[in-house]
Amino acid sequence: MTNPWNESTRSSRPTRPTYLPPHLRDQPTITITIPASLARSSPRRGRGGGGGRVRGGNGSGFRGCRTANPSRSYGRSGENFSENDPNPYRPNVMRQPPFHISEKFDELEVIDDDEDPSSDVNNNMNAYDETPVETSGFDVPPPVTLFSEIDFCSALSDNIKRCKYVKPTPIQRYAIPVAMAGRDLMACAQTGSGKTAAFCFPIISRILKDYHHLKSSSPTMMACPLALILAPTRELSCQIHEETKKFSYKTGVKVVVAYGGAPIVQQFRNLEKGVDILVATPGRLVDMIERAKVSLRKVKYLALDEGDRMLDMGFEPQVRKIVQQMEMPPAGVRQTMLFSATFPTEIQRLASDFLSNYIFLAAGKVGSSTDLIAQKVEYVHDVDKKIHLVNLLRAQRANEKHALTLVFVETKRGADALQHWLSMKGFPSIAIHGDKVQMERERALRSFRSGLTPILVATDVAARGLDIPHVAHVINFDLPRDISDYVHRIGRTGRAGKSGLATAFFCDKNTPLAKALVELMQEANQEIPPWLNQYAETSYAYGSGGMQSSRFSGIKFGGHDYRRGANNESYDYSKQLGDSTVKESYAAASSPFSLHNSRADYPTSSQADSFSDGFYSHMLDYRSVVASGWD
DNA sequence: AAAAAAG
Repeated sequence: MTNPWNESTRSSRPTRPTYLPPHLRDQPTITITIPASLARSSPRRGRGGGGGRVRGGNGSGFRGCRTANPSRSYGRSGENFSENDPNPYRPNVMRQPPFHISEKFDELEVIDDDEDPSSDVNNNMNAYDETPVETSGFDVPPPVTLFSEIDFCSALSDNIKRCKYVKPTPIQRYAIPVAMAGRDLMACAQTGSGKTAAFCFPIISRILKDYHHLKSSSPTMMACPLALILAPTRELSCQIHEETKKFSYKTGVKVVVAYGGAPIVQQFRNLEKGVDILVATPGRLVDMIERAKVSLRKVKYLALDEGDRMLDMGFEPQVRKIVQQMEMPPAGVRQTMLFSATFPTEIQRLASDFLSNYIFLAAGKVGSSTDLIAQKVEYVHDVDKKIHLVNLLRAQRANEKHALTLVFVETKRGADALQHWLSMKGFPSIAIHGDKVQMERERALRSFRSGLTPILVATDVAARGLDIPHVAHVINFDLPRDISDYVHRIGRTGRAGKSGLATAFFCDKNTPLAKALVELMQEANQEIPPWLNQYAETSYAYGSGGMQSSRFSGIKFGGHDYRRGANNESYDYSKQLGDSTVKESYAAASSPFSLHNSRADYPTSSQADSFSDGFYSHMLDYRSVVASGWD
């Protein structure tokens, strides 16, 4: 079989990882980059080799830590931190990155359908098999088991195979049929479980089927995309762009990205060549619309990645402007899809402004924490954090030589300071935050991905969505105020069936977070240090009148359809359907809410009342919990 | 209270 990806690039294969500046990315060349997570380390088709995203566990070493004595160090053998490091980092020595970022099409091939189902790929993805999925809404299309059950066009199917998507993850199994049916969707699924593909495949497929004859992608001065994908950070929009481009390879569907910090002229040039799917961050998009370079009047599909983030305080006005005041067709005319690992109740309520008769999906037991991530919390005084971190990294270096470690801090200044300290102490590290120029941000990410600097010190700019293979350890040097942020941060590890480790440094000022943290860890079957339980109890009183308890303390942080409330005053289900008779039918036996693949320990919809008392409520459609007296 | 997102 001939493989165009293979042939076309063979001669131009570079010898080292190459950065492709934005202005070159949409050239019809062969040097399009694709995320390393989807590239194979060997150009040969095979069952054993390769470093694809669905490939086998790096985590055997860390898995042991989950049951290890928490007071001990991270060494598999439990040795204590060694002061004399045999392999100190010397900045002047040329270092070889351990991870070759081979992002070339010629390393991808179409795999045959006879792929051994018992290969390591599938075994790891089976970690998701028992994931419970909650659906609510009317006439939910049935889920599929295989990609082949969905009527994608052959070019898209080929791309899916090339990307080694062997079998849909739970969120893909449910969300793709919903999206293909043209329904609005709010989807809540664990980090790293394939949300991007879940909205990308249907968008590409439906553009091909319904709109491609319109030739809307022919060159124009005013770009009129058919689909708009919004993301909260520049790097995430880049990543989505790369993925989407890969999925639409050879389909004729054109994908363009627009984000701040990069020359706008180059992005205009890309737009002028035609665009079907526009991936953007809000600020740059508004700018382009105001300059009349982009019009949203033809948008048929709107996807908000990290949907809860896009609608929280910082972003909501901008996003509302884009969706409601810039010629975008109204809800019900366009199709709207929101995806995230977390959906706080208040945000769900806001989001219903953008949705029409939508279906709510929740895949996975908690907001994120797949059991694949081992979570540890250590009590560390503020002043001791730096030395504690160095000790931790030292122990880790002895065992996990090439493990990537992502360290989250609270502030931009703090990120620079800590990165500097780590470099002084002999740990190759780099920092990323919003005060750096875009080039530096992208350079930092690349350097981290490749393993050249295996420690990345980051603010929340890197908390969401970024898919970085080989991140074995996430350290919350400073814990976030918001439990959702914690969920997203630790979700940078343990992706696509792999396991990972998350360590948090807890100090007194994190008391307001304690309760939510304990509940989250309990749900993920993690060992809770007794002292943390003490803090959790004080944090009840702590936030009793405050924001933390009402908004983030565990019980409301999203994962259930808020429409579920039987007497939900603030949500009129019938109004949304435009049919006053619907409310009766909703109250009647034919409930639009159901639960699939349920396990014994997972609540059914009839147990909705108990949600208000426990952690399961963060899995609730907010339409149900409002009525439970939480306000 | 901080971070992100336009320049």
